[in-house]
Amino acid sequence: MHARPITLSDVAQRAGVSEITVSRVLRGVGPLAEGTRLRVMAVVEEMGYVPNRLAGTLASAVSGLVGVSVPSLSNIVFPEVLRGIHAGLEASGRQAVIGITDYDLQAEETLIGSLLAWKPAAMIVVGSDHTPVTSRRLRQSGIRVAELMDCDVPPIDLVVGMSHKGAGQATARHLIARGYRRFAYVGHDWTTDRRARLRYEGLCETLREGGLGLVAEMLSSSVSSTEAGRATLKSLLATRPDVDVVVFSNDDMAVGGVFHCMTAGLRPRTDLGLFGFNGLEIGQSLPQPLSTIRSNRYLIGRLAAEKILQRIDRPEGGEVIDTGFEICEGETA
Amino acid sequence: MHARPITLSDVAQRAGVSEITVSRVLRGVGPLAEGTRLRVMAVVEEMGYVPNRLAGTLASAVSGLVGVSVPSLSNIVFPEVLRGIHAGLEASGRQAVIGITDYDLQAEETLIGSLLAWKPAAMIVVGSDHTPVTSRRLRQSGIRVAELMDCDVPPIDLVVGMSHKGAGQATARHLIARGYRRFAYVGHDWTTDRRARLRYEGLCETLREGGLGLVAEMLSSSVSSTEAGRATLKSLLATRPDVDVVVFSNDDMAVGGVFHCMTAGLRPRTDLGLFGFNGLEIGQSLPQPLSTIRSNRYLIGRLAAEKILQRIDRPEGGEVIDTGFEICEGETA
DNA sequence: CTGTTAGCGCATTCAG
DNA sequence: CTGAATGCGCTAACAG
Repeated sequence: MHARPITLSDVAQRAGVSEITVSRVLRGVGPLAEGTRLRVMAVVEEMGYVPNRLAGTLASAVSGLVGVSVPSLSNIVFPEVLRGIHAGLEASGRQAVIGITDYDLQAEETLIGSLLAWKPAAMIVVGSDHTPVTSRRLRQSGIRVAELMDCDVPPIDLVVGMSHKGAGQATARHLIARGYRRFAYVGHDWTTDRRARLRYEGLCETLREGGLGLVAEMLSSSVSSTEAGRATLKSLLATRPDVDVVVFSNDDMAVGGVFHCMTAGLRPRTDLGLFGFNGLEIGQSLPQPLSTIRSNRYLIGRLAAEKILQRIDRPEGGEVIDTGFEICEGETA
Repeated sequence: MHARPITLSDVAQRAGVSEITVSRVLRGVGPLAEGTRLRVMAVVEEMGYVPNRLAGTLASAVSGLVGVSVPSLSNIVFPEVLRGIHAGLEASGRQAVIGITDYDLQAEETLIGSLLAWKPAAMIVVGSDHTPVTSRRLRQSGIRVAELMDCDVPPIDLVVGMSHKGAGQATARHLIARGYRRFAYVGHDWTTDRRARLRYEGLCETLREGGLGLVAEMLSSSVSSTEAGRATLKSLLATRPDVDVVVFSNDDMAVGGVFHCMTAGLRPRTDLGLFGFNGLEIGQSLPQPLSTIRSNRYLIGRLAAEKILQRIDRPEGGEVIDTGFEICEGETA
């Protein structure tokens, strides 16, 4: 059945040329007689030869792999970033080797060690919080490193993201301008989501500057989910029914909040304002589209991949790309 | 800055031992004096040595990579499968190299060619529809191959999934038992989603056997989404307001249908039955949980990875694992 | 336009 | 318990 796999040398022999000639044909480099090219291609087809990229990479020190580290795949935001990365990588023919950290910096350290062992051409890591060991390894690797999502951090090499603190501030300004005064906050477990916390801080800061503050806040002990948003809003309103707008840590939580309102007979915006973060499809297709902030997740992934491939040797000094965000008016706040 | 990367030989020299000894220490094989082990480990730490897995794989012909091909990351179902795969791979220390086909069999052919070039220990492909070339390559590779999602297909090696036709049949039986008689179907673009079509066929078959049939059906021309479900149900009801239950191609579409009902003032179940497929979190956290069928997507991924690692050489004849499905009663049908 | 020589970094023999 | 020789499959550098 599975005989010894076919190698360059097998093809070369059969085609009556040297190995390097086959190699050149396959890579389309160097001057080549059209005749030999065709002959070699025919043999390649015929034998069903599959090149061994491991050997190629080892010999040329030019890798076709890109290491990617993401915190999770449960939150739809990260698959969207991955989609962007894939789109950005596509033209170059490079493949992503992915790992998941489960929001654990120690796991990230191990993961990034493993990924670096494949000698990737570049690393794309989601998040900017690392253990000292991870940071050192990434820096010392000498390859290009993109850190994604948050642009308020010092880059190892390239940072692509938005200002989460700025988003929190914009949320406060927007809602104050719309006339809301009695603010509440409903969040999920922050211990691993530094960006949610930054948005919270931005929100509070701007509220304070406007002489306001949160009249109530509640954090779910679970990760963000529609269910958590629904349950947490319910609890919060049970103790503090007098708030007029609730800012949620993200859209998943906010959609849950909208569902609670439907159940409880509260009209969004009219009886209670609800505001999210991310601009997910689900929020925008609610009977009343969710008021929220759109983060450009796909763009973040694509830009990072493109930028990195554009210059494959790491430049001096870092670069930060701010992909910005937009307020989606919606109909819930 | 980035000097020549440190190799085994550098470590060996510094530790005053041979390369192979360092190699053994790192892999934890063979008899080793505790003293040398500690000394080598110290040098490894000190130099920040990162093993080159490419070279290791080339030398040993034992790969630490697993190729994974998925149709898309936009549909939350596939990230969940990926999560399962990662979980199943975790213990073995293998890394997934991922590619996306965008539901295009030709793209899959190219992708699988590229993935095989990394000499993976195994391939996990989502979907069982392949071009002849792809099938031949997977078969000839000699490595283990898992095809995921659908269990009604002849396996190349291992198939892990559920019966989509069976799910369609179960849907019909369940809804007939609940007293529904005037059935409608709302779907998305099937041309690339053979499994949705299989469910549809199972549904129609069992309806026919019960002397019933679809009184109306409508397919959106776009891919599945909440928005498409909402718009398509709206159109369908405009022409056929007399249906008493609508079966959707999946939960995304069905949740959109529920949103339409909210807007139109139709009470789910009471005025119109709605039934989905997948059992996504979003459907279950609606004010009235969606009636649907739970597919075990995470399990499919995890089982596939585990099964494949359990026996890394491809056995004779194929195997099919049916992960089943369950009806979620819900409150919408 | 094509071939020869050498080596990428590691692991598998087989000796000691 | 440790080491020396050899080769994995490919490509860079230099001939011719």
